[in-house]
Amino acid sequence: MFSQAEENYLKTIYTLQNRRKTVINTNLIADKINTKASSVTDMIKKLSAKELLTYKKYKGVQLTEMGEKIALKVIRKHRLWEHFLVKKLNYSWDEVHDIAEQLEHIKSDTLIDNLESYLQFPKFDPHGDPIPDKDGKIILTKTVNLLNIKVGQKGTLDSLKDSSDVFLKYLNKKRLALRDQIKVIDIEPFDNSIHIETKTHQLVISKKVADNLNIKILR
Amino acid sequence: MFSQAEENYLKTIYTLQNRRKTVINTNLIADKINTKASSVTDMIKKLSAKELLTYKKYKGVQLTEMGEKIALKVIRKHRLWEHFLVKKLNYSWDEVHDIAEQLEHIKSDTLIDNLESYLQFPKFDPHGDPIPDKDGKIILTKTVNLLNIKVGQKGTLDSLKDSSDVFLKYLNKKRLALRDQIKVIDIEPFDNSIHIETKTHQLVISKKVADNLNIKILR
DNA sequence: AAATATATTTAGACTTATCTAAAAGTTAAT
DNA sequence: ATTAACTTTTAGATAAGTCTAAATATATTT
Repeated sequence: MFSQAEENYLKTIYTLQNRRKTVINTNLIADKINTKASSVTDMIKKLSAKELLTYKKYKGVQLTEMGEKIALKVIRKHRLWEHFLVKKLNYSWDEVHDIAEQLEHIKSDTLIDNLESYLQFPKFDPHGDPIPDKDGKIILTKTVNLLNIKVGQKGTLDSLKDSSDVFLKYLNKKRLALRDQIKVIDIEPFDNSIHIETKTHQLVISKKVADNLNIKILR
Repeated sequence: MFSQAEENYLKTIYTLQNRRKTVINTNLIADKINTKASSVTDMIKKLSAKELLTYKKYKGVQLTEMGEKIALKVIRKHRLWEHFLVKKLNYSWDEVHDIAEQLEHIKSDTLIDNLESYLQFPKFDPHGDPIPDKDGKIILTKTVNLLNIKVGQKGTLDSLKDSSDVFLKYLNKKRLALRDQIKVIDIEPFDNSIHIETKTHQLVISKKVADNLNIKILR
């Protein structure tokens, strides 16, 4: 059994490893987990001793197979609980994160599988992220960052890089939702802002926003 | 906000206060919470400093109004989650306690009320215990301990004093369930064992078992 | 009422997870 | 190739919650 803190580190490192494809260093983790670099070093040593990750002083970390397995279990729980909160308790997608952060640490050999079955085996969470199955298998949809899409190309909004509630509320306000069709109308070279069109309206989004949107290309 | 440990102490003290009507002393709490008397003393001091209970050295404790309010909130959460586990995830009544022990500590201003509404405002948990409402109000059914029922009297099984899984499994085995009609056929003076009859069968139960059964008298 | 048994509290230690401040290492820039 | 800037680690402290062992109260016998 692992502590909540340990589970949070593993989950965070896993996500960083897969979102940014760089080396995962101390400050990156400290930022994400909202703690100090010194605390990260301590925990990294502990997880390394447990062989959940490999660690070379000053050189960053990498999850072992075991560490990745545990991370995926926590992520599975998080995403299934998020689905539950949205589909059964009528929460909106920008309200569920903090509650799921707690629920993901409930310990039971059967609970999450029973919940999954009750929810009829959903494949994606409310933010479009794939839910790992019982064995840790996870569907990887091929998506492209909106920043890399050329003028005239079309796609659907598949998932988000950053699912913070501030960003989700922004999408609500701009009437952008998962699965929406998006077409790039124009790219402004001066500030890299992007003029896009959905089925219902047009709008201009900043480079920062575009970087958070993963698009499944339509051809 | 209170820690899990604090919430557990308050909940335990509340239940002890209402089940046994005696003074709540250190060892009683230590037993229930599976810890040492010295740890209980430490925590009691802390809760007393926070004015959640009154405490006179060597003389036991009593919850304040505030302490009771918090205890009832935790109990409310515990019982609603138990109901969820049994009714939605198909757990049986002897499997839900440990999971509910964890779920009861999830922090959110809205979660438990939304869950309650989703469950359509159940009034009792799977063990027959009443679920406090949003304001901490709790239905107190008038019941009598089976030990105090005379030969020939009839009643229905309302709730249990001890809902440990060992005891629940015993009831399963003996085919006794909540709401079952029970009639006392004979009381054996030698060991106080009780011969009872349900709608479907007869059996003999020990004094210890009888003490755990709360009966609603029928007349 | 003294002696014994039992219950409770205190003192001091330990673990987990965190922090600040200082030291050490790495990277980038001149 | 030094210096400066930044990152990471170490050292030492702190807080919560627990424990053991010893000390102190209270309760029960005789």
